Amino acid sequence: MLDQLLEETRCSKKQTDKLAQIDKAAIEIFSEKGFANTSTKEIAIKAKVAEGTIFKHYGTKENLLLNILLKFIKVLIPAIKKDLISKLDQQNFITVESFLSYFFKDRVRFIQENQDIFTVFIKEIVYNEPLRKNLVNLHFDEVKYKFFAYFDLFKKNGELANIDNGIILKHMFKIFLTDAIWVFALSDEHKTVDVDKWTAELVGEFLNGMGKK
Amino acid sequence: MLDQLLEETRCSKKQTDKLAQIDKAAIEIFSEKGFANTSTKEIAIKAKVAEGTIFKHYGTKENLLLNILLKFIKVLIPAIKKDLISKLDQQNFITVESFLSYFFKDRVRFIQENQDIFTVFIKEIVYNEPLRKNLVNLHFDEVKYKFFAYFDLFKKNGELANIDNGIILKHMFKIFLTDAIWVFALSDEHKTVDVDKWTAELVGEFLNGMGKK
Amino acid sequence: MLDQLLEETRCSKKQTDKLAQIDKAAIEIFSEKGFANTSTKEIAIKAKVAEGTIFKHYGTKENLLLNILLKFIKVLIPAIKKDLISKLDQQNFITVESFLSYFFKDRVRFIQENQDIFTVFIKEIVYNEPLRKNLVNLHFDEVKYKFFAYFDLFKKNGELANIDNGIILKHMFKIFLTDAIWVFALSDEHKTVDVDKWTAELVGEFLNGMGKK
Amino acid sequence: MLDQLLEETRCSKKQTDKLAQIDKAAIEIFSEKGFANTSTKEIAIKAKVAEGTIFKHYGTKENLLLNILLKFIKVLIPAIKKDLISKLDQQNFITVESFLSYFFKDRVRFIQENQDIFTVFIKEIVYNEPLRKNLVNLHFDEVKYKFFAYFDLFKKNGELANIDNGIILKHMFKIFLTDAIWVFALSDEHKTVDVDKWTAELVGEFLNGMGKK
DNA sequence: TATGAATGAGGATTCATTCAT
DNA sequence: CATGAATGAATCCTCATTCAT
Repeated sequence: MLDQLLEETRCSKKQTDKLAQIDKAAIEIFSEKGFANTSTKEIAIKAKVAEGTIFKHYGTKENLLLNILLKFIKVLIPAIKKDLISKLDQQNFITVESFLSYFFKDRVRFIQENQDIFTVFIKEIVYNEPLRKNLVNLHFDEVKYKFFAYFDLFKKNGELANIDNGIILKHMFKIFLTDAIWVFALSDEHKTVDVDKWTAELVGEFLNGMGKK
Repeated sequence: MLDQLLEETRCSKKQTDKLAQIDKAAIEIFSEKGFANTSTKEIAIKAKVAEGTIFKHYGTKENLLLNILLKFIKVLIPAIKKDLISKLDQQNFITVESFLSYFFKDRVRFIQENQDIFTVFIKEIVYNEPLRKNLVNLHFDEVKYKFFAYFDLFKKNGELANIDNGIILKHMFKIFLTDAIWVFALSDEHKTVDVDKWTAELVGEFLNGMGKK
Repeated sequence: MLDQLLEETRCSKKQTDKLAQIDKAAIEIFSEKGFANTSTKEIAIKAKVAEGTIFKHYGTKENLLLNILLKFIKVLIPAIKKDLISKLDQQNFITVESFLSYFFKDRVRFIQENQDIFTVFIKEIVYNEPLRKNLVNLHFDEVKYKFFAYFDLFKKNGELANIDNGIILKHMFKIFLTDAIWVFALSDEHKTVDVDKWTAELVGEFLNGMGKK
Repeated sequence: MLDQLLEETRCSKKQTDKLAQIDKAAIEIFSEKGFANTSTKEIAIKAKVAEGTIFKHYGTKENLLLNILLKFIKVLIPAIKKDLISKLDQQNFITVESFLSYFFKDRVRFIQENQDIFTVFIKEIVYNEPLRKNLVNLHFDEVKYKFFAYFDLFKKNGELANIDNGIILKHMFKIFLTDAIWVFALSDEHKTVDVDKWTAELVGEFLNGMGKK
């Protein structure tokens, strides 16, 4: 399904050098100034490519953005899925802490490696309603149930309270994504982040909240 | 300080009908399509005003946005401050629950009443780095210490764990603002919100997290 | 005839303070930036007057310019005429040198006293063809014949060659006005001008040219 | 130096048809109505070109003017220089009359061939101070000393009086340029000009002035 | 008479997109 | 495939002018 969308948003098939240059340049400028404030000329110059080349490949500026974000999602989602499944099968995560630590560190690494595109993703998802509806609502359901399986496991083990899985997942995202967005997309704190310490704090927040036991 | 900024962003003194019409129209369109995708002509038509009138009053489109957001902050921040101070003096909040319930419901009401402008605020703060630096970082410090006083009180009462006040505040914002942003600025759920139930959930999340006691 | 034009270009009769302020401000800004690059708002601000006041009095911006230039001409031309007549009657000028010296110094003084308006006059006459046709061609003929009378006198006295009076007048203007325009309207040399020395040079140029006698 | 300036004022490299059309249209309209009273849309229509094309090539309207004037100067100055040098070497000008006649007729021909651009040049140089400072003061020095060499020659031959070369040059320009400006840029007399008669008059004026020998 | 808020046509400039080479 | 000149609609903004107070 995602592949299909990806193909539709591209007009040519080959992933040439030029395409990669365009993507790279677009991501960098979009992340810095936002899609709406970036001209295709700017992208063409930074990509060392003629303006026409961008349109040969993507047809419209909008499509270039969509394609970039789809590529991101197309990598992100399967990666999460694969992780969850393989680890689940190996029964590697028997405590919430081991699960969250692994998952969180892994995602942070992923975001760090794709920081610019992550920034573009966040900013445009917030800014652009059609994008929000088409991308997020559409594609994240697939992963949801992998998480739910873990939550059920942790409930059985007595680590998680008997709360609706949807709420738990949402809470997990609040705790984690809010920070990640702030650190990697909105502030400059990403330069001075101690992932281990951060992870420990988040696990505590997630499990115990702010109240005194 | 805010008053001064507000005056600088406006060119004319009088708060006429036209000004109100422009503000209203701009907020509605900005919240729907974003600042960058809105033309001043559109605003003028919706406000039933000549395009020139917008520029007579605000000088630039950017300034119109700034003025709208400043007005929002100028109402929001003092309202929070006043609330916190008066209630604190009267020792009305002796439990975290009463504090959070009141504060949360009150803010939700405020956001509901200013939903469009709240949406503009969120979207543009995320999209526009200079705005983020100038508005948020600049003006939210004033309120911070009012919260800290409460947190200290609740720690003394044995309700809050001995955690750094900054982290507690951040957690509180994560738990609350994330939801509020989603509900009021990004999704359509605001139409079917049960504030009481929601509040109760958030207080639970805040105090206990997801772990089993 | 000039009076009539002047009245037509003004809508109100009284020469109030406001009118004088507007004229003064307009002349100053026009001379600096040119008519086309000056906004009525600028003039209003410098004149400490509402923008509407300008239009109450002059109707259009064009009319303001015309009125200013007409006032200038209305003073300039009769002054020249009067001078020429009175001196001629008294037979005060019996040599070309005395004639030119007096006339030249007198005009320089006049231009110095009205430097800004002179600058406006020159720049707009060059820039604006209708103005050129209406103002200059129309109003300078009156003075011409006064000069011719002098030239005839000097020819009789054996000082001037037997050249067509029109050419002599044109030559006189070339020699004198070119310098005056350069010095007072286009360069900054007006600050360091030695009128006596200058006059002597010009008289020499006028009478003898550059050739060796 | 001029080449460099010329390149800076143009954005594209190729001298295409479109560029020539734009230049031609701009010169015609500028000369008629002045730079400030001409809209880029007008130019585009007359040049049968899209408005955007003008900005693709020149970036700003100001730059279009500058480029036109620079091209003019770039042709004018070297042409004068070359003439003066080659004729000087051949010792062709042994009398002031032959020198002035040749030079004057030659320049008149040049101005006649470039009458519109000459008009633009004169009008904008008078109207626009920055232009005056950057263009004229900058580029005419180069030619000055070629003239001085001739003046020295004519002094030795006993034709010119022992007057400062700067004054002689200024006088020459007064006598000639004033007329040329009037005839070709400001009036309609250029249609009925007898160059030979005119030249003879000017040589006489230059050498002898108006006085009786 | 004087004001200044309001107007809206017009201006320079930008930009996504097309297309001939 | 790649180019970049050309396009022209759309944009933000300016400004002379009007008019109710």
